[in-house]
Amino acid sequence: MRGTRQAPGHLPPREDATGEFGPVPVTAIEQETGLSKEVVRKWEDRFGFPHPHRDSQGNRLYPREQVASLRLIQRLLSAGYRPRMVVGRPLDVLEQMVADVTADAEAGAPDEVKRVLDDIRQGDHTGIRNALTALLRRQGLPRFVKETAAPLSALVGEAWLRGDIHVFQERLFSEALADILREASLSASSSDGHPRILMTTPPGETHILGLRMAEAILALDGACCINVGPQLPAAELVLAADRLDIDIVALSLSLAFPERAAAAFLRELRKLLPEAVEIWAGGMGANRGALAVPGVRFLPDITAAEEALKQFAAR
Amino acid sequence: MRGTRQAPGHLPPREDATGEFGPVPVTAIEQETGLSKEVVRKWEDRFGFPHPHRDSQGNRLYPREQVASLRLIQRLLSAGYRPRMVVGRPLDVLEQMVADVTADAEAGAPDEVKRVLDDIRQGDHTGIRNALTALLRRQGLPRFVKETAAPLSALVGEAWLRGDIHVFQERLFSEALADILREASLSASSSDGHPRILMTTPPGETHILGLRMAEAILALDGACCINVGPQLPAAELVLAADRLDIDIVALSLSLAFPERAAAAFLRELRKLLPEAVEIWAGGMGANRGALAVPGVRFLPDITAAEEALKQFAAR
DNA sequence: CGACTTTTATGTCCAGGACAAAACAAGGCG
DNA sequence: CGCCTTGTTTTGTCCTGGACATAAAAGTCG
Repeated sequence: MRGTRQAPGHLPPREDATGEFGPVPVTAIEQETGLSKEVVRKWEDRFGFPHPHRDSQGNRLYPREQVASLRLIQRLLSAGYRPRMVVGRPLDVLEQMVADVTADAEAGAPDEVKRVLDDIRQGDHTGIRNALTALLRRQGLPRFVKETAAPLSALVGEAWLRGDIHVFQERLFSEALADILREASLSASSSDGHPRILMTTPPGETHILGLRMAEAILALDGACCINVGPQLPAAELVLAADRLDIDIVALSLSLAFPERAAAAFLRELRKLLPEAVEIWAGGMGANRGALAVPGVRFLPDITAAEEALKQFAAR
Repeated sequence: MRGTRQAPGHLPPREDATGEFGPVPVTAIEQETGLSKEVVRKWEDRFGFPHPHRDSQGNRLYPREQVASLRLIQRLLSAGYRPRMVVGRPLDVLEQMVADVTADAEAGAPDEVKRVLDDIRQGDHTGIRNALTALLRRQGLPRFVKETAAPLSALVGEAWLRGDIHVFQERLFSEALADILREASLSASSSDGHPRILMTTPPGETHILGLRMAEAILALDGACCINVGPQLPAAELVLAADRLDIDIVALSLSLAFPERAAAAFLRELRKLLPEAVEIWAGGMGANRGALAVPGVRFLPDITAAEEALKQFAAR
């Protein structure tokens, strides 16, 4: 996306005594929470929260703590809560609610997954990569994706939300997994495979791990996956589908991606694409309730994607 | 950034006789041109352009033609023009200006590079990958990066600017090159290499090809490159440098990244990082005039990066 | 011609209001 | 009691018109 909003002119984060960083301007809120500044301002009107300080110029400066609350609120919203129920609640209450929502999925995770999580917590760059590579070899690609990569991503995402791990630690993991999946896809892919699947995310959706997992699996099953990177505008997508002779457009939606925008995008896409081209939507954000768009196939998990591919091949 | 607000049936894209689409709401402008709605509205005040219709509710609806103009304007701005000079000019004039700006640097390019450009124009997914892979094998990594990857990226960027190739075509190329560089980095990298280099971009900077090129080269020369993905906030970067025992932080800045934000980010980083940790800044955006930040080493091109690494190793 | 100062251009933020679509609640009828 | 229809509240997005800091350009002086 060419025109993503740039960092503001003056320095947002400022050191304070504790080594933490001071209040952040509204622009940073958008980046850090995914909530638009308009909505945050409206909440201020309606609920009295957040309650930012002001700089000398009258611009809002949000204390770190309120940003943390907003992040939790965003998470709860995407879990189905309405703003009225969560905006303005104290931080600890929100934390408890998030903890309830994301029950202890970690407890039930397999040992191998837990061990990788430890590596991530330690920030052990090579440890993460080695562990993942070893698991891939041991389990084989399909099991690796289903039993390791997918649950691990979910757990890491939750841990990040809970403030349990740092951004850079999540990045170390994401990059490592992306590398490994990419390599697996490359070695599995056949350029003349069938069907031809175009893989991308809607504009605004930056999470691509799910897409890479799907790519690896589908390529293994003989499809020709063409990845055009995240955030391809609808018009470009239609053009690409035509020029590249695409059978299926596969999209990945994360939970962070607003349902509204997702539905609108899918509906528009369905209208613009030829009927012969199928649309598959997967990812955590795709199995939310109201996302029923006619002519779009929803794939709640990797297994569903494999199934869909089998059915397609049968025709 | 957040939801496209769209009524189920009637709002944005409406087919008309030509197969084109009808007026689009302001939200679509942001996605399609990368210009924020606030800026577009201000231009309407100040220059009388764009001049959208209104729907029954008073909301703006931009005719397709004006959207096209805005897209060209955006390109001209990123090429250095000021809004006053371009906003409101007729469509054909803008087209001419864009053509003039991106004169044919392509003419002087080597034949191999031209051939890849043709593949990109054709949208030949596998052709691009095969051509790049073959060139890498023939030239070896250092020459491939310096003589093929770098100039090719520049040419593709210009062609995109000119409207000569589509976004999805640029993406095909970027993904292919990223894959190839990634693989090269992986096979070259040693986890216990020295120095330990943390690679990322400032928040707001999404271009990473330059970083990947540098990574491949530096890894080949024995460094341990740790890539944490683009747009790592300064605070996280400092944390990561500490936990990962980093010697050098390498940043990539594109021309699109505003100089002021870049300088601010670098200054802040220099303040927050321990003195022992070096900061290297590379990419097209790094050799602009006023970017002299004390304690930051600027690397105008890949060769300079190699040189810097040699000097570091000598100490 | 170069460093400094003034002016203009430009992007971002603000306040407070309006409105439609979505979510929710309530009532009516099989 | 369940399901559909209808009224009410909630919520997100857009609007107008204005203020202001900073980047860029123009002007000034040594």
